[in-house]
Amino acid sequence: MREPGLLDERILVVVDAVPVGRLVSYGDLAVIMQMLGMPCTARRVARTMREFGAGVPWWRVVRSDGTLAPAVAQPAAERLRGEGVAVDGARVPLVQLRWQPDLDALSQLMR
DNA sequence: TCCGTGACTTTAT
DNA sequence: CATAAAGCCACGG
Repeated sequence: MREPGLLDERILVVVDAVPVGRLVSYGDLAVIMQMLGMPCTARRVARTMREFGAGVPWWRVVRSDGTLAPAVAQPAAERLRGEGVAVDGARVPLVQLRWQPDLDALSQLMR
């Protein structure tokens, strides 16, 4: 089992900062990491979540169209409903609940 | 160095 | 609405 690298660690820190009931897409996270100066893509974020997402609110990370990743759709839907998110089938209202991190506070978390 | 692999995304059917 | 195809790019082997 691979050991989490710097990028992994930082992605996890950001995901851990997503508030209850709010959402972010894999692509959003990739852009955030890029703004922090780290090369990253949506697929890369997905990989980190798959391998090391267990310790953070992974269910708040969804696809860009608001659907849930098939591999975790069921458990994610349950947890999301549990925190008040309206889950329609395997789709959530990403547009309304999208979380925008405060970059200043974010860079503080990175120190 | 090269290559296959995606918890992805966007565009076209 | 669903599906497919193409694009994407860091990563590990």
